[in-house]
Amino acid sequence: MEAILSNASLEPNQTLVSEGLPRMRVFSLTGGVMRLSNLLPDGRRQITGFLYPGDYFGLADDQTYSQTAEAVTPAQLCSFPVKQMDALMERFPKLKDRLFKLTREALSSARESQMMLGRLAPVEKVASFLLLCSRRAEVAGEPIDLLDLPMTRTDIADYLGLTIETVSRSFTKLKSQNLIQLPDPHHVKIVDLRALGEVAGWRA
Amino acid sequence: MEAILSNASLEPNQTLVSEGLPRMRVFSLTGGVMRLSNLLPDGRRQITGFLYPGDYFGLADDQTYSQTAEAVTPAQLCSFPVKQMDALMERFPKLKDRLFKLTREALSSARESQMMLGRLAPVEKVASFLLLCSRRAEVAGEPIDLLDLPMTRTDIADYLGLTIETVSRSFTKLKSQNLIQLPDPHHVKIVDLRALGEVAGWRA
DNA sequence: CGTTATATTGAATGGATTCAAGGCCAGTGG
DNA sequence: CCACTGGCCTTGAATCCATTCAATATAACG
Repeated sequence: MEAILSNASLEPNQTLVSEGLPRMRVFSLTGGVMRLSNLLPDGRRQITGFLYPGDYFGLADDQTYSQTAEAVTPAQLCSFPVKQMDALMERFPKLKDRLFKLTREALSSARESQMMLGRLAPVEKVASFLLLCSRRAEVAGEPIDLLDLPMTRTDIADYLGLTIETVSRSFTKLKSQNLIQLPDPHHVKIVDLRALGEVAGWRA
Repeated sequence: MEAILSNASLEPNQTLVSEGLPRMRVFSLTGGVMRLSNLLPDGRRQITGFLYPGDYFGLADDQTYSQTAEAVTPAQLCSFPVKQMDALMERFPKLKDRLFKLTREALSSARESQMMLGRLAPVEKVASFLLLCSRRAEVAGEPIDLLDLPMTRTDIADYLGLTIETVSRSFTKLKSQNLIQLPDPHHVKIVDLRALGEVAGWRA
């Protein structure tokens, strides 16, 4: 296993792979945060998700990568050639099961995203985003109410289908309702998690 | 295989399963069209996709169904108990591979959806929707420019994150630009496929 | 043929976007 | 050490366009 494994590290905003390129390797993020995105010909961007340590990239695709992967923070990752990955999967069904599970989880979160993008109002989107971050922090064993948001407002906007101004205004609104505190743009303290949940659309 | 298989048929708008219910069976649609949706407590609905003959439902979930499945047209399907499905997968790795592939395809189309929902303008969304329908018709061996849209405007609106009025106006706009014809609300003739593609956002 | 559900169209409203300005930091060079 | 610069974020004002509200038209169905 180790023989075919290779390591890499990226600086912020460095591109790991661009959508459309032939899929040669599968990656596993070991440190840092990355973003996955798709671009429209005219430059509009949709971020489909963020990657955290333990997440994989390049699993679900076929011949070519369907998304661009870029570093948000300095990032470390290891990679395997696709071919050998396939061979490994044949040899170790457990591995295949695990990748299957990861794919299903990705599908589930993509569908949550669809609901957010299609049916939530801007403040609701931002509140939901914070709750997602909080949930992730929880499974990572980090404090659930002291969030580090390494991505820029532009990234958040492109993830939620909004403009940076609207994202900023939504943060301000949540702050002025005392649901969150914003010591600085990249740090959020969730004051009232339950109320934030209600704003996020989990209300009657 | 046949021993554990059972058949069912649904009338329009009949619910097959509701989100949150324990996942007992996996379904395969053999005839008709269905819609998959999620509901917000206040009644807002997001349709995450439509099912056509050959599509499966209930594959990617874990303990409970994550989505509601309802019939759009009269529908026929067959179903397997989850347990036996799992057993079958162990016995026939080919089957598992196939389901894995289906899940990956579902993920890929969910991500297309994310782009549509987050970054496309209303007319672009409707144009994209028509192109998706056309693509599906193509793989089903149906004419690619004579579309049958069995779902209501409400369904389309809930799929695209719009209101029915906006959907209707977008159809009218496409019609008045001579990109499509609308003999009746459920039948679309695509006049200029290329131009429709450009409207959908594939332009420079 | 009449009734209900569904779709289209019109006018107004509202709220996100756009356009523009200002603030805040971190890094750089004087 | 301080002014300067550029990137990022916030805020304000004006605009635009999807939504809302309302009415009409059309289709589906008994």
